[in-house]
Amino acid sequence: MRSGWGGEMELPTRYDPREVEERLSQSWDELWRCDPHSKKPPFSIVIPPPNITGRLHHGHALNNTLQDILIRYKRMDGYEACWFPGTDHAGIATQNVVERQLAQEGTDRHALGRRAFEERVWEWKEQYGSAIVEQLKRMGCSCDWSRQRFTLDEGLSAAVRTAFVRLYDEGLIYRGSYMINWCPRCRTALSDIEGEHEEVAGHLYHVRYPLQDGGHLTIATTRPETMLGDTGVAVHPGDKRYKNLVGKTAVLPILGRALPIVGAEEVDPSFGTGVLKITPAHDPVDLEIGRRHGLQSLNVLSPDGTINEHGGPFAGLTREAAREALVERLKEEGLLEKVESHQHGIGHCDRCGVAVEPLVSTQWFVRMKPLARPAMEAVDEERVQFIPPRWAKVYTEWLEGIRDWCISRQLWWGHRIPAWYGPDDTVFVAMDAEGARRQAREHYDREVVLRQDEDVLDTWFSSSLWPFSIMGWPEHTPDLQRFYPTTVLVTGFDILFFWVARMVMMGLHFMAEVPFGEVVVTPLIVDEQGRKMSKSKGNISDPLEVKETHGMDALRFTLARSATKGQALRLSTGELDEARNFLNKIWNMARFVLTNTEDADPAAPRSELAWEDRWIRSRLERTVRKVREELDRYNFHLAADAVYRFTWHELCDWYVELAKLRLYGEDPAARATCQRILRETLQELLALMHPFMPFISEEIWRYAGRQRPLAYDSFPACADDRLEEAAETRVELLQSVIVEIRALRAELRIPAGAELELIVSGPRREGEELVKSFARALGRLAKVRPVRYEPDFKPGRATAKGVAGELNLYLPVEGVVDWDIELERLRRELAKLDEELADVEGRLDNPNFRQRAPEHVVAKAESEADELRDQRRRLLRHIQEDE
RNA sequence: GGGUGGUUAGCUCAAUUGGUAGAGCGCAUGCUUGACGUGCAUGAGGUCGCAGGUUCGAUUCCUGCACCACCCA
Repeated sequence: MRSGWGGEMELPTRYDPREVEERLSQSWDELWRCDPHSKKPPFSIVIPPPNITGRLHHGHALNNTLQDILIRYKRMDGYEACWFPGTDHAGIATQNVVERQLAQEGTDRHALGRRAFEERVWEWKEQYGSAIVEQLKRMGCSCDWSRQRFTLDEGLSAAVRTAFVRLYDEGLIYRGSYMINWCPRCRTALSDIEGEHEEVAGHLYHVRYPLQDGGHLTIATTRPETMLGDTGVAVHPGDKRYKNLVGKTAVLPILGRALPIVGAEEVDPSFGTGVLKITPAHDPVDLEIGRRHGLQSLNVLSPDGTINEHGGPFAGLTREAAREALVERLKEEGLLEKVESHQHGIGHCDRCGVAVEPLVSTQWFVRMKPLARPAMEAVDEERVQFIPPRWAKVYTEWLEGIRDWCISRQLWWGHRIPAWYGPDDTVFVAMDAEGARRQAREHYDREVVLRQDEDVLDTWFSSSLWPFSIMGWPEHTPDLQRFYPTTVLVTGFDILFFWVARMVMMGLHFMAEVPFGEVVVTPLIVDEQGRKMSKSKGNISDPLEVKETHGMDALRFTLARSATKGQALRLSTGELDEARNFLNKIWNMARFVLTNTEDADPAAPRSELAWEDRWIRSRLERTVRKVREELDRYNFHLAADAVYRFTWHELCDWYVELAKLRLYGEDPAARATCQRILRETLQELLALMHPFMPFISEEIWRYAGRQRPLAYDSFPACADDRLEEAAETRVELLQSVIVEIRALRAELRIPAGAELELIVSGPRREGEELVKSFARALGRLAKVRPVRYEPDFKPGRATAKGVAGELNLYLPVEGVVDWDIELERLRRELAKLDEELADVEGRLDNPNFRQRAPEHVVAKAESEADELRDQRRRLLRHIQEDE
């Protein structure tokens, strides 16, 4: 084998991504290992850990495609580019999945016991939990899989315990009784951002509360069942209607509890009747009012959402049944005045969709204010930058109003809270039981039995440590030293609060450094009707289906090309088809280049570069610059588009067509030159497109006989000497001549195959050069031959006339043409020119424009006008000659 | 109620510093052009949501309004 270029392999005429992607992705897993001791500059990304119960959806596909583009780009560009992968244990979601399984087997976790249940979940995780990782690999994600982590790994669990203990010791974690969101289905507390607010059509019940001194008050409520926990009544202190009642006492219907009437600013006199029942245990506003007035807080709900012993006759009923029964009872007693329809917002559990109940409960919290301040400063000072920057505002506003974070969950699957209680409920927080025992011994001065807190931590607590826990923190590892802080985070705005903000806080707190310098916020993928994809709507489309029909490269390219800075990204089959066609185009272009350069001899004598060679090199250079520039700014869509346009509309449409002249010609030296340029251009283009479309580019690379993976090759560098304005101008003129002739032929219905003579007039330099350099090209691409320059050519009537740049084009046509059609075409063109000219001249005639517009703008307008006038003059002459 | 994003060709979407709008699909017409019909060539198609304002000039900046989507309360 000589150069190895081309080899003996035959390429099929159509690109079949399925086999290629399957084969290549399987061989890639080991390739991306990084070295923290490398001399290369570091570039690092941590993956937003997908949830082990998840299956790949388009959101993952988008955000991992973008990460992979960046990682591959930087790796090729000489960085030690490390992409840290892993998954998250998804406390509630995973527990739910396994509990559903148990239910099917007719058992539940309580029957199993905690230890056995945990084992069961681990089994499930081993069996199904890596599905999403496999899918990421099939997508071509070039993560360093040797560094893959899981939030419940030993190492990360140690990180979680360490963080908890430190925050506790610093007074930033506390245990207390506060309002939380309770999911009665998941039977656990949630944080305040885990409820999805939804407008629900409900009712406003007007209920009479008798007064101790006689008479009654009417109170409107949307949740009558919470009455059972009422411990007071409030009115606005300025409300004339009720002012005199403050200090008096109302009586709770049915239960007969005495309810002090208090004044509170929070009451909205215009809502309902202007009287608010106070249920401190089940409403945050009520809790606040209740605390101020020393009202009792009475929780009436059991963990499963049924009414507890405080509910008197309603104890044991579900909250829905209790509402019905209670309303019925009120009706019977004549205390229900009326029921109105009413829209109100209700929180629903993120994970299961059930309406959450606000209630007071003893939980663990993180004190957020002190952590939030530095996190806001980091963004203000641009140590963390959002792309697009508007997200900084959303982030900052959330942090400004931040509330403490409820981190305990009443689940069995997760990081068990490292807190132990003594016989008198004294808390000992330690890394392990032994540590807690030591503390207890000291505290009690004797040996006591400790019990560990039953609860686990919010999964997001472990996720907030991800950027450094994944690198081995709290150990001082080489990875941390080298790769922290990470360069950029790519994620969706839906987890800005859940995850991004918390990572910044924890990163600053534990590492004294932001976890990432930039946050690329991706749009949300919506369906073809523009609706958010959700499980309940059932409108989720599957990237793996797309993989089957169009291939992963096509999906990746489509996503990259659509990743603009809006909030939504609509994925349409049309765009996927376009991408698939593009892949096929690339494939065939490569096929053409490879088969036509098989016999290339690197040692063969070569002729000088032709203008088109210089042109394509110059265009490639511009494309390389564009791609680099746009990728550096995270403008993925502009980078992808540049690759597309160059490949299809410059290389394929023009260069390859022009190349055929020399490839099929008689001059071996010219042929060798052309082969060299084709090869070089293809190679460089493959490298340029590789981050976007790793599979097809790598596959062609292999066909080209290259052994070392393209992924390890260099990303195209900028080379000033390749930029040649002169070559670009010349080829552009050639293009416009060809386009004009083709248009003439099409309009005049000259048979495509008919060869015509072309006479060119106009400026001598351009005219002669065109004929000298491109006569053969014109013959091939415009079917004109011979071509001659004749400055004083006087066309006869039977001549098609066209204009390209400063040149006049004449095609003598005998007989076949209907000259009325031609005349009409010329007139249409004239009218178009007149319009454009009127526009420019209008501007130029305005003295204000000449005075105030910048010089270069005026100059540009003037030269435009000149050119238009020139074209118009020539066109007019053509028309006159025809008439 | 507060905020963010969107409204551009029949459809899906572009256009960084205000200079007069582009692509793909679709449509129409013609092509066995020695890589590709998932292709090639040619063409038609836009009051840049509405109303004001700033400017010599506004799709681009400002104000208001309408409609759609999302976030927060």
